Amino acid sequence: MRLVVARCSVDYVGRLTAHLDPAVRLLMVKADGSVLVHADGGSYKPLNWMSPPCRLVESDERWTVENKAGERLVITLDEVLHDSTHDLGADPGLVKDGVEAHLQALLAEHVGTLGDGWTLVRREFPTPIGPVDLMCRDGGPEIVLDAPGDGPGELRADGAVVVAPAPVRSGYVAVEVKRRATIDAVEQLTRYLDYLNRDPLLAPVSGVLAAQSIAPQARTLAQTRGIRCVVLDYESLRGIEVDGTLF
Amino acid sequence: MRLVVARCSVDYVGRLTAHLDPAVRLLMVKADGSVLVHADGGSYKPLNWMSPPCRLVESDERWTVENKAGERLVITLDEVLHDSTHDLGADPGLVKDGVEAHLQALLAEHVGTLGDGWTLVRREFPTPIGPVDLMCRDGGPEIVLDAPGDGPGELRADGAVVVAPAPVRSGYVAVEVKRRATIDAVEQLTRYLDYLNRDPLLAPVSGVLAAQSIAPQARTLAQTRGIRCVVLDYESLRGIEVDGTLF
DNA sequence: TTGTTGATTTCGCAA
DNA sequence: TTGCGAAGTCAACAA
Repeated sequence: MRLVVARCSVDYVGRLTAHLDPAVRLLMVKADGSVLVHADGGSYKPLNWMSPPCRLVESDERWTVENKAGERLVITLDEVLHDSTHDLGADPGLVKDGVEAHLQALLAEHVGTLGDGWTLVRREFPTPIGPVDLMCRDGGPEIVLDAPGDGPGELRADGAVVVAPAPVRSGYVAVEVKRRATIDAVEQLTRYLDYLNRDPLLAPVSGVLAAQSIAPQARTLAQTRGIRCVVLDYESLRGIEVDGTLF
Repeated sequence: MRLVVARCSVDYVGRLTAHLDPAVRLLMVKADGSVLVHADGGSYKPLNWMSPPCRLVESDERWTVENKAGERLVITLDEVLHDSTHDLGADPGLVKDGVEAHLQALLAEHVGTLGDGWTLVRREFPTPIGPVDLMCRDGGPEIVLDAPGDGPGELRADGAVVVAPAPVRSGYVAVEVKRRATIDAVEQLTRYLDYLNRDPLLAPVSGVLAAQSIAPQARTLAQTRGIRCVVLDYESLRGIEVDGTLF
């Protein structure tokens, strides 16, 4: 890896046209020939860059980086303040935990958090328009009265009376799992539900949008379509796993 | 900006958990305290990082970078191979051209490219579910016969006969502008059309999806919904602007 | 190769 | 500040 600190101007012509007026910046040249132009602020995104595979041609005071698609990054060097090269070697790579796949796996093992008696039919339930994250069966049509003492029935721990605790038939539920649910997630789940409900062996299939956070517009759209929204707490779900206890 | 090349291991605990085994990497510390960990390959995205605002605490052989949300990046240094600091100053920033806003502005000035006699009603036409990129009126209901000589009418330059060249009422058209149109753009435009067509003062409103490139699946879905697809050429649109000539 | 989806997305704009 | 959509999105994975 080569590190150059220089006063420079930069021009990119490719998918768009972009220009940087002269200033002091860090130019990072990686082993694969890719180039990053960083300022002393902002986020991890460079001001300008060229991704590999690409080719760097270095003339007197001008670097030209070009890729196969003909996109071109031209760096004009006014003054070089630092120039050093370092041998880094290959990187063992990053090990991650806690992404959406994990969230789905955790929820799959604890579909009971979505409702009493819910069971998992399968993860990645296949359809021609894509896999449904989780296909579940709910606990069946319970009729819950507001207060006990209105008649026969089973008194639950939370004080509600369950009149029909043993349902005739439990219903299918398609669950869409997201870290952050947007309107797109509602559209996607809607397409799944449209498809699934054309199958008389499955219909009626209801929908649940389960996410760590749900955009207000997504929540609104879901409501108009009868889709239930559930906010997940990753730490709680993981806590269930660790402790082996519910709630 | 401080540049450190060092053999190090990295742990991030925050929105997820991530770990990097010991290897030689570049550590970039920006003026705002943000830290980037780069390998000698991959894309412009660092292996690991902490975005500003955050605070770097440097002890003997351990850097701890923490932000307000309690996310933490811990870098353990085994061996420092390079350490230099540079004063870059503020950056004048990037100037871009060719993004969607530009495309929309160009098309707004030349809605005639969508059809003869088309006029712009307004850009960013407001609806409760979001702004429609361009609201237009078309040239009215022309009835075009396949061949001349079938009756009275105006003979057009292209050989077609226009029976009703002066329309009684031109129709509204909602135009969705994208650089690259996907199925999402069709869904979005469909929502707008559903809403707009509930207004008797506007209905019937037709739809146009205008983009520099249109995904095949988006084109197919648009067709089934009666939405017209138009491929835009940025250079041509800009050329119109520069030259002042159509086509 | 192409398409689809997720991302510690980041970034910019507007309410 | 928050929310939402675009991005030279990038990148991983499946068809």
